[in-house]
Amino acid sequence: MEQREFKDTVYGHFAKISKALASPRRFEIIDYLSQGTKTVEKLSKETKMSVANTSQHLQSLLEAKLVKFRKEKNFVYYSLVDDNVGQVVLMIKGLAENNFSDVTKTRKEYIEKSEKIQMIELKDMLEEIQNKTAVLIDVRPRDEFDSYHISGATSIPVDDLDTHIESLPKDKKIIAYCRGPYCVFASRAVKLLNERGYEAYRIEEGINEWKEFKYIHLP
Amino acid sequence: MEQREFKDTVYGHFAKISKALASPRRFEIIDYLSQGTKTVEKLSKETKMSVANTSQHLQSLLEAKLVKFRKEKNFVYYSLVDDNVGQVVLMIKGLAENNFSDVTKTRKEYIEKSEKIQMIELKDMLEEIQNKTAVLIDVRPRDEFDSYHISGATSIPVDDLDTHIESLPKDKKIIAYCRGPYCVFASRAVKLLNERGYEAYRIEEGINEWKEFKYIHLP
DNA sequence: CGAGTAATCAATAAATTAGTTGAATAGGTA
DNA sequence: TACCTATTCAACTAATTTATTGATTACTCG
Repeated sequence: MEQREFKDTVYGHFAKISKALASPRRFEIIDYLSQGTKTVEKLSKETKMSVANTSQHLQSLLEAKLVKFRKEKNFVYYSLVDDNVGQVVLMIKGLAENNFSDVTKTRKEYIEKSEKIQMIELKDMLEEIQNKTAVLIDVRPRDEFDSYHISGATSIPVDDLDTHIESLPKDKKIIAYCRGPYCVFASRAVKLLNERGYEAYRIEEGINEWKEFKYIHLP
Repeated sequence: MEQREFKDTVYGHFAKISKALASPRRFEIIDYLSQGTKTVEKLSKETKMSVANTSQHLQSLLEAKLVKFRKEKNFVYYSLVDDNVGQVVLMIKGLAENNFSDVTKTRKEYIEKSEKIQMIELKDMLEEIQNKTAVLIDVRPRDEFDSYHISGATSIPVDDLDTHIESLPKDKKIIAYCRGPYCVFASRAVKLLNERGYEAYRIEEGINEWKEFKYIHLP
């Protein structure tokens, strides 16, 4: 095998994987899948794309072997092939945050809106939870909680929060988390909780950042 | 700001970064830059692209903020903006190796050719070096060694090996490393050393894998 | 100053990609 | 069996990307 042929093969593969992430819509799909398994229809709704278009993007993600699927009834459930894909996504987001100040700025403006959402650091959250001075709620949709969640968290999807708010203790802090720094659910939850007289905070991190955190800090 | 506008902004940025890595040639440029600072001309020679084309690719990498440059005399020196870029590249290579058996197969066939190149694991290498039963040589071009190298290694570029071979001890193992698993330099070096009666090995890892290794295993 | 060199720019043709639309499958359900 | 429903396929247009070529800029050095 010639050197050029070799390079074309291996760099071709590397580029193919990158190319799968190189469309904003496909990145969004992958990002959404990093929260758990989803059907084509759900992905299509979340991304506001036509089902055909979504399916087409999923085909290219399949070719790049970033996602896999299983069929059940007449639904097709897609998911990431493994955690490494989620990690790459996190790293690329990190690059964007580091190198484009615009990203951080936009995120903060949009997620925190003009409200004052109180934030709490992951390690402080951990301490509060262990001391039982706070409870941790996962405000993502139930199916994402079922896929995986931070251990010790209670599932209260943000849309159900209003009706289930009674179940939360008034004498403890309420800490909410959602899909991660680019997701509004936890902010909406904190706002509502504050209005109802709770002392509420959000952590920016979602389940995937949590995995990284555990990996790095807790041996 | 509307939700769609928000998503377009942030996912647009994420995709822009991925897109920069989505061409085999640009991935090759980045990979080469992960060994150290290079001029446009050097990059163009290494990748066998025209200077104009190389420059054009570098412009898109600049836009994605994956590389930076400094001017000196009438040369322009490009380098990666930071280590995170190198890490992303490593992770994508990892995905490719995990998910496309073709990549591993092609690599092994090409790098090891039909010769039997003896390999040694990183951690065993470390032990041998510490026990002084082996010496570690860096067979990449001198400028890459100067950029950064595994501490304790000696620089003997593979093209100079023949003339400098006398300087190596016959009574110790010689362990060679180069740019990483996709680079032939170390294999060529081991082959030559074996022919001259040395007991030689290669480690697959290059300087970037080494950084990761240190990060993960040595606190 | 003027020749020479490194790099970039600008214009183009060829190839690839993204989204739309409508039809086709294929498995469940009445 | 016939009808639904979720998904995929196929065809097409518009937009984007790639490599090439030749010109241009910017700087160094004799």
